[in-house]
Amino acid sequence: MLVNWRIIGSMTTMNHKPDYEKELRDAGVRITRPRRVILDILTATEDHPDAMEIFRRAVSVDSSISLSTVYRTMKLLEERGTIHRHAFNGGPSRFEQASGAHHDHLIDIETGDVIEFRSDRIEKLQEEIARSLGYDIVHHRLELYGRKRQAK
Amino acid sequence: MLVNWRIIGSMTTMNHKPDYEKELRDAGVRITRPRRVILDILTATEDHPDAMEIFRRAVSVDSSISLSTVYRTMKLLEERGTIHRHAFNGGPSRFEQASGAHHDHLIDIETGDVIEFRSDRIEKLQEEIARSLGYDIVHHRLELYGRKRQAK
DNA sequence: CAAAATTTTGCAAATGCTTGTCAACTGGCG
DNA sequence: CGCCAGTTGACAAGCATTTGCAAAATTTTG
Ligand SMILES: [Mn+2]
Ligand SMILES: [Mn+2]
Ligand SMILES: [Zn+2]
Ligand SMILES: [Zn+2]
Repeated sequence: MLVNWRIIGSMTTMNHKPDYEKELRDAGVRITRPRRVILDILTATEDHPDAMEIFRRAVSVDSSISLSTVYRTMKLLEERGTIHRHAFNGGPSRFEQASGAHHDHLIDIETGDVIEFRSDRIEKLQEEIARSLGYDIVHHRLELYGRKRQAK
Repeated sequence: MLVNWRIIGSMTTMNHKPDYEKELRDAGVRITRPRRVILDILTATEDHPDAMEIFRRAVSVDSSISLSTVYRTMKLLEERGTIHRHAFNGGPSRFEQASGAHHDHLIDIETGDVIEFRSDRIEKLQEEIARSLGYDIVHHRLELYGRKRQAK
C-alpha cells in the first residue's frame, strides 16, 4: 500500500523543466553568464545547497563567478518566486527551485539528509487553524527533525 | 463554540512556575546575579524576545549585565532544555520558556504578532508521516505566516 | 570565615553569513 | 558594431552571535 505522502525522487525535478531564461528575460531581467550558470545549477540540483555550495559548483563551470553574485542572484530569484529559501536548524540559507509541487521537509539530525514529503491533510488543517484564528496563510514552514528508527 | 486549538493567554506562563534556580544548582550550574536576572525575565515574559530585547530588559534591572552573558545564558538554557529557540522568518533567535505545553506559532506578517496554537491532529499526523518514512521525530517546527482576514 | 579552587563575567576582538559600494564590464536594442 | 543602464567582481561593511582573556564572583575547603 502506497502512503499518500511518500515521495519518490525529488519533487522539484520531477516536473517539467521551466524555461527560467525566458521567464526572466520577459520580466526585463538580463541573462548574464553568471546567472545562466547559477540557473543551470539550480535546475540540475536534487538537493538543497547553500550559497557557498552553489558558489563552488558555479566556479567549477566558470571560475570568474563571485560569491557576491551568487548571493545577489539568490535574492533576485527568491523575490521573483523562482526559488525557495530554507533555514534548517538555523544554519545558513539553503535553496531549491520553486517550480515543483509544495512540500515540507524531514531532516535527519544524524546525517543531515533532507527528505521531502507532502501531507494534504496537514496542509488542510493548517488552513483551518489559521482561519479559525482569523488569518489567511501566506506561507508556512513545517520541518520535522528526527533520526532513523532502529530496527530492534 | 470553542475551537480545540485556540489558546487563551500564553501557554508558557499558564503553567506552574518552575524553580529554575534549584534545577540549575542541582545540575552543578552556578546561580549568579546575571543568571538570576535573566531567568526572572524569562519566567515573567509573555512574548518571544530576542537576545537584544532580553539584554535591554536585563539592563533595566542590573545595568552591569553584558550582552555576551545574555547570549551565553541563552545557549546554556537551550542546551539544558529550559528554553526553546525560534528563528521566525530567518531573523535573530527568539526565546521562550520550555516549561509550558508544546505549541506552534502563527506569525502575522503585517504586524509581527506571534499567536500560539496547538493542534493535536497535526501533531499526530507528523508522527505518522515520520514513522512511514522510517523516522522518529526528535523535534519539529511548524510556523504559519499569514495576514488578518479582511471582513468584507 | 578566609583562602583555594573553580566557574562566570565584561570587554574587545573574531566569526560566519550576508549586503553595500563602486569602478569596470556587458547584454540586448538599435 | 555602438551605446548605456543593468550587472559584475573585489572588497569593505553590517549584523547576529561567539570566543579569548584577565578580572570578578561563587562555591568548596580547611
Ligand atoms: Mn525541498
Ligand atoms: Mn511560543
Ligand atoms: Zn506544507
Ligand atoms: Zn507542533
